Amino acid sequence: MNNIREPKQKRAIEKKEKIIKAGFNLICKNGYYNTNTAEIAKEAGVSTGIVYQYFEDKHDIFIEGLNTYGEEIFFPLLNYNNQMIDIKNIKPLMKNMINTYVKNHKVSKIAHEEIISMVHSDEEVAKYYYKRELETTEQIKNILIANNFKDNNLTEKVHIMLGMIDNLCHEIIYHKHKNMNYEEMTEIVINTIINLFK
Amino acid sequence: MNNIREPKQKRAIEKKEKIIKAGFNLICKNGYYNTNTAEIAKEAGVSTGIVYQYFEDKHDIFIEGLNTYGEEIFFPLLNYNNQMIDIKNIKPLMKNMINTYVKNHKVSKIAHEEIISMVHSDEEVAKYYYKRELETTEQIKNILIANNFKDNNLTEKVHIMLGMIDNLCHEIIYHKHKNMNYEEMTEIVINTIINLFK
Amino acid sequence: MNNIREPKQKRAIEKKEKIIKAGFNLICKNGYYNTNTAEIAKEAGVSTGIVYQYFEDKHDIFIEGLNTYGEEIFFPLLNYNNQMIDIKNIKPLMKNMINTYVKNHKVSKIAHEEIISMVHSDEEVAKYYYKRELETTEQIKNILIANNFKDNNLTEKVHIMLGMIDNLCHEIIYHKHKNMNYEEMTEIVINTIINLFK
Amino acid sequence: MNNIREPKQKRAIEKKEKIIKAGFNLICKNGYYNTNTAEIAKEAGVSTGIVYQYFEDKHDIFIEGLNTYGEEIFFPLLNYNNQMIDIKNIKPLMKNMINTYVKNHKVSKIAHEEIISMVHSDEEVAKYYYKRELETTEQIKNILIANNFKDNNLTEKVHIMLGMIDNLCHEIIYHKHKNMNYEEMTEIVINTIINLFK
DNA sequence: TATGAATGAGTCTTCATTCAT
DNA sequence: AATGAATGAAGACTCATTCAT
Repeated sequence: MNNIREPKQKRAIEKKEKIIKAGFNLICKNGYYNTNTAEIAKEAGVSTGIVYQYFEDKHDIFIEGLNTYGEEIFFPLLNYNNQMIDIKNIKPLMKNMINTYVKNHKVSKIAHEEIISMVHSDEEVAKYYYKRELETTEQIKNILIANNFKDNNLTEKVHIMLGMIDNLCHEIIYHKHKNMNYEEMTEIVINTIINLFK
Repeated sequence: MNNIREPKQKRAIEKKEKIIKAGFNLICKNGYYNTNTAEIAKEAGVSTGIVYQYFEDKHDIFIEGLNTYGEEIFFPLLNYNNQMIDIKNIKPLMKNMINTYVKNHKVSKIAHEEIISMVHSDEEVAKYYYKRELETTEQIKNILIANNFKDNNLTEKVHIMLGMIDNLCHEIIYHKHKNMNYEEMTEIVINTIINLFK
Repeated sequence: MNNIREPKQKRAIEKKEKIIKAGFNLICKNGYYNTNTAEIAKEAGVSTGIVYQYFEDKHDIFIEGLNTYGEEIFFPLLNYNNQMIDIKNIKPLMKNMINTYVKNHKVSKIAHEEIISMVHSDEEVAKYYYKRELETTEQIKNILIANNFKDNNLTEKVHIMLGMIDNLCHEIIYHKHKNMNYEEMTEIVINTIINLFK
Repeated sequence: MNNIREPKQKRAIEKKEKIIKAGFNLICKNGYYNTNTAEIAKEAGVSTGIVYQYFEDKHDIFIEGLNTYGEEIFFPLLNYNNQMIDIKNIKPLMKNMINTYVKNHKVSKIAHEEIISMVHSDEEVAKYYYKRELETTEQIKNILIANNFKDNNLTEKVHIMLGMIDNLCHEIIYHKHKNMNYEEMTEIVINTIINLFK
């Protein structure tokens, strides 16, 4: 019958939000396949039945969680708004961005892993992710344009840059490959990026 | 119990290999959670029972598959052996590497997605993956050294380079973000890499 | 608790009737087990809660629907009032009766199926059905008596007759067994009935 | 995946049969919707899991039960083989048939009710039932032909006859309408049938 | 060694009914 | 009198793993 109810009472809305939060948290923490609806309901402090009045299924809960919390957790640069850039002094800016990224990843390491995992196994999550990724590219690009960067292939370059930063952060936070000097690596990445826009 | 038997008879060894192959293929194609042991056994042409005489569990099958086929599929550069590099003419080499990567991804798109997914959700897969990644870095680094590259931070630079190539390939094969010119992008990546080693 | 409320206000009475109508229609159309109370409430334009103030349970709704609409749909002959019968010209009367039946079934094929199904699985429905069936027998019998039929075993004969007509109609409307000529069959049935009363 | 297994080992075949028997019995006794798979498994002395290795679903169990036991229970006349009929002494034959029917119904009253219920609510059951009904008609018709009945519309007449017998039996066994004299009724039905074939 | 039958805990999902407002 | 949110037991079905042969 597909009778998903959109709650109208204030209490109900809160309850729906609780479910989203609980579901998203649990899935991020323990993985999609290791989280069941009963747990989600329990964590949210509701009965199992109510879950299916607000959501199609478990998957739906996660997607809504993604839409609610995803941006903040996974795409901090979307709200990056450092409008004034001193072109001649771009290094601190880069460091700032990288720090933003790293800090953010550190807070929710596990969530990041689970999300990346799902990006590669769940079409809807992939769609969400790539869309936000593109938006981030646009956001950064626009900041650059606003600061008189008049480079060709700006989109491509920003995309490459963000990819490099992402790799770097991931490297720093997760692998901890021995033999790898992360301070040097960061320096190299930044210089490479600066060169990119010359 | 842990009575995993290591087969010694030729026929038994073949049987084990069949299971690995079948399991690995199915999981790569349909995903770990969408593949069950009955299917694997059927695809391998053996009984379900025998599976648990050669393997600890489903997970084990996949890991062994990874060890057997992973290198060829996911880390082609490990066998990259173009020893003689003309430093002055490095562009074709880069293009070659990128092509190797892209071609490889294209052949087993779905497998790549599944593997990346598991890297981010399964510790053992992650361990395998990062180890091979590091080996690839070493391999490329050694080639460079053999060609008299005497750069500092070679490890870090190679790692950055490989990350860029990986991103590029992924971009080319999967997203197909509109507004993104992949030929230009490839060009930029190559130039950036070349600069990296100057 | 059993705090079933009998509504007295006009608006409340209408509401109850709406629920009966909605419930009865949905159950007749989709089956008892494929209809849930939420749907009924929605179709009736009321809240789910109110349903349980007017009715014991889902079953109760259906029974009340049966009492309200059953006669008209399932027992049209109860109001059959063709008092004057020309005994010598009884064939058209028979044809008329059969047509009444067939027409009636055709209008609510699905409802008939569902009802017959429940007669055979729900005691209360069975009770209702057999009672009305008997009443119909009496009704027809009385018409015959009023027309000076003074046969022995009139009750039994009428019952047999109605059974034959019912079978015939069901045959005509549902099975469509190939090899079965329904015009001939109708003719045979009528003649048989006429013989019955000779 | 729809991996329904057809058991090959003797023990497994017996187990499948046990499930069919248990499922069919329980459903016949308590109704389709009042019987769950756990009960069926328990009654059959097997685990719930095994049920789904041999059957698509609960419905499937019932259909197989129908195919296995249906004929004997619901269509005893299919094996009615009283080849030699003394046309002049047909009454005892009729009585015999009716007795066969009544006896049969009495043994499995509840099963009959459930089955009729499902004929009117489940397409597959309906299909089975009407097919067997037609076969019964053919069977009786062929007996008549073998005994030199050369009537027109034999199919129709036999169908009408069987319908009458069915009604009669049902009447005798279930309703027990007061005011109804079943001996007389039987007599009337038999005479009517005899007339039918004159 | 090998088979495939068997297990049963675990999961999602539904829904009649009750409750807080 | 009415709403619609909430409950939670119950049901169908899956599947990794074990067992009897």
